[in-house]
Amino acid sequence: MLPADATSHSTPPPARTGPTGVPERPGLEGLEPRWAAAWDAEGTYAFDRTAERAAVFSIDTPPPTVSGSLHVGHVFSYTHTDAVARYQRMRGKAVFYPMGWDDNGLPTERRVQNHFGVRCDPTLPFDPSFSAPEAPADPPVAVSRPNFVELCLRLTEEDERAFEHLWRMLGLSVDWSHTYATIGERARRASQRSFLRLLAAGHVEQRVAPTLWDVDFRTAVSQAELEDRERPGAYHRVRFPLAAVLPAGAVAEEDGVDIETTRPELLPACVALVAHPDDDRYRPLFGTEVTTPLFGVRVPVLAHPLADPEKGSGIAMVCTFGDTTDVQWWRDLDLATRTIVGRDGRLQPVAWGGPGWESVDAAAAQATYDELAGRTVSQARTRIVEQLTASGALVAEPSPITHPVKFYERGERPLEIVSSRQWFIRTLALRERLLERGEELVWHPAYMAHRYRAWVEGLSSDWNVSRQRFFGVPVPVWYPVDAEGTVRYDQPIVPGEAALPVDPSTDVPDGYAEHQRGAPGGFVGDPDVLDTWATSSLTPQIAGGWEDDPDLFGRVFPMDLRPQGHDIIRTWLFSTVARAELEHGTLPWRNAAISGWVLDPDRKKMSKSKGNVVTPLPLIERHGADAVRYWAASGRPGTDTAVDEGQMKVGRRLAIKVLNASRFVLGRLEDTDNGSGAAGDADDVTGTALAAVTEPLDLAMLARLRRVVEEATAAFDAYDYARALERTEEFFWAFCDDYLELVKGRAYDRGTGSGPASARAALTVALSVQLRLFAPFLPFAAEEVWSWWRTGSVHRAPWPEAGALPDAGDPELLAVAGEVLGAVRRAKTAAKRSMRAEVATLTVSGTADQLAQLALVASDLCEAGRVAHLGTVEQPGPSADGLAVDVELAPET
RNA sequence: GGGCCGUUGGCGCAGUUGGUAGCGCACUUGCAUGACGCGCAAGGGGUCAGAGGUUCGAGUCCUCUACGGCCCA
Repeated sequence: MLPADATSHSTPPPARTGPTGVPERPGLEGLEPRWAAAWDAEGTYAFDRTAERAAVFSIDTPPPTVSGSLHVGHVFSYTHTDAVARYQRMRGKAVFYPMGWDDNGLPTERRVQNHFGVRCDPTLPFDPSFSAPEAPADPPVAVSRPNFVELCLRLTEEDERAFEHLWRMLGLSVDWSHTYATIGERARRASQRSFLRLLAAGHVEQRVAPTLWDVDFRTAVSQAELEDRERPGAYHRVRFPLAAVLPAGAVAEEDGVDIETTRPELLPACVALVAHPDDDRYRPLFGTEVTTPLFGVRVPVLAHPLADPEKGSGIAMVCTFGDTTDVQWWRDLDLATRTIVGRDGRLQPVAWGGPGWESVDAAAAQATYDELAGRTVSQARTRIVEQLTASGALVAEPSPITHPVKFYERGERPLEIVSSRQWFIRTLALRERLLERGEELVWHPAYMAHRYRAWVEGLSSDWNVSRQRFFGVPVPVWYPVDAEGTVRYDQPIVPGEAALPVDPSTDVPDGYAEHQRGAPGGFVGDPDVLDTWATSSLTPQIAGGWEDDPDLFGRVFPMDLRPQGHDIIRTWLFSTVARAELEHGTLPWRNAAISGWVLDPDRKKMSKSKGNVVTPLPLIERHGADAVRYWAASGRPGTDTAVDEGQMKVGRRLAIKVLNASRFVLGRLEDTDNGSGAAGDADDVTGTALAAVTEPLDLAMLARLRRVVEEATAAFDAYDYARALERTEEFFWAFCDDYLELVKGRAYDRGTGSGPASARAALTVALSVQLRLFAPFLPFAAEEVWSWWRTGSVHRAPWPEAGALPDAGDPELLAVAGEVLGAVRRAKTAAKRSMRAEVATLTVSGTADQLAQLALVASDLCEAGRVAHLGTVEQPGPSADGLAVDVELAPET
């Protein structure tokens, strides 16, 4: 294996000066480091930043999460993008293909904590003399946020080198001078600038609101980061006594109402009961009050259409807050707030009888509650079930169920909903415009648009962008502290844009001094950071140099292409569309190419926990980059694809075949005028080569190739790289198996006749065109062959023009010749003879038209089949089986 | 519960406006040929998930069902 920095830091080889000639035994070994270094040295993939916008093709590359492990899924989707990038470059576009690293966020934070034994305390000031512990400290050392960020940067730098090495070995045609990191200075500046502008424009606001909360990470999370997991639970049937006497007969059994709940521990936080407005069982109770068992709190019985009459007893207990439906009920019905779950996931102390905690028997409530306070939610559930049972309020055995429970996607315990102060980007108000943008975007494949639409239509809350974490972009805001020491959240102090990026935990707002931090009459910094997506939703702006480099930004934005996986349509794609809409009033890009998942060889989803993650570098070492790319490029857009080493072997064979077929073709051209004499001509499909193609077989082959170029071009224009590859490959095998065999006789003839000259010219053109068609998929093999006879890189050569290839030939000739040759081969195989065995007499029966076609290729056919004598029999009409061929082999010698 | 995608030889897949089922792998048999044995040639193998409909004709269009997967509630 190569050292990690073999390509990025070793001395570059001298730039190429000219063709090197055909090697004796071509091979794939060692092509990756050699060509990666050459491309780097020659600036093959450098973005031409003088190009006008119309001549630019810009790509919003997904920044991989660098603290995650290298994953074969990366190789898969990035290869798709690279094929498109290479195609566009050959079409003459200045391709803007940057790379980003997503290092900002929780995964890195956790890794750094464990690796160095530190924990971040954002209240600490920056310590310029801090140095990380040699070995992980235990207990962890508290460090300031800037120091913590420094450690994160140090660790992610290593990860980024590993990724860069992989990308270079894979042959991604990235311009490495346009690399960014989502925690880098440019990203922080862009992220804070956008936040402040949205704040000034009223699209960002701070609210104290029910917040989805992960009790382990102790941070807010957003709707986009939720996932449902099936978990065992139980319905607990609990009886609420009526608080007032109702007319006789209008009441449930024994003057009480039974509810069913999976979260009995939230009973102390109960603020109402709700039933469906049309539910006759409960209609008489609407507007009355019941009393909570154990705690004696009087709560109203109300009607709301979201109450499901089919679920449980049809009447639900509303608590603040058990789930998102509780939040909606609380909001719609203007209910009281009784918070019992703290941010650590434990029940917090409550003073019963005080304001908001009125009870018909406060002392009893307090005694009961004191047994719950301090316990975790699940411990409290166990205890309260005992209490309810003892009191008789639990009127049935709990009935076990399995139900979906909301989790933070990275979390391990169910989410709680707590009330907290958070910053929101107001996305709900944008819904209609975001739906329009989704229609405007060109999706590949088209059906992926549904995912986006479903998500936008289902948005239920604004985007909470504040996170109570450390390794992220700080919320760029301070608050004044008044003379009484109260923090005035309603009067945020913002920095000027020239000061960005800022870190309020160490930077001081204008007009204040550091010693006033936290003091009455002074200020405090907002301790939170922005959601990772709040920064990575700006990747087009960050990569394109928004405000920092207006000239560049004007040439690349809005971008042409966003490639990404379908799993992050609701997060990354959605949020990027939202930010571009708010910031620029446009789409961030015209096209979205959505790639599928990579599944393990048994077609199961890969995940770290299953231990079935395949790492890509060994695959490249085993099969070669072109082979791995071939596998990836065979996966249709949007389609999940299993890791398939068999397919990589096929790709490897294809790459080797390209080398060998090229060696054959170029070997025929040596010492002739059509050979190395053409070197340096970037596009030989013009000029003298084509004029020499006169033989019907050669023209037939080029006519078919012309169609292949048309199809591959159309496929690439539709972002269907897989179809372009398939068409190219299909032609190539027919070219090798039939055309090369048929043309060999003339190709080996070094004479100056028109037949040999036509063969050499056709071979020259066909090789040049096919190498360029393969270049986006097999960049190493294609470049290797190109270097044998050409100056410059195939990756800068013009994409073949179908219109430049002759269409005078009859493509059927190749099929006729192939069909007869096939019959000859069948006869030889059936006789267990060598393909070199001579045919004494070959007799072909067909219509006059067919025989006329045959006559045009007869001499090539006899040469290829070693036919001594060809006879024909004319049939009056066409036969169902095509040509009838009779083969008489010469006797074995 | 709503939606999306898929179901084609043992496995993995293609099949673009409807016109006699293809490719690769694997399998069987053969071939030292002057590009390639990391090769070449030939061969066996499928009632295109099921049912109904439109049509002269359906893998392809429509409806329903089953199974698998994903997204959302």
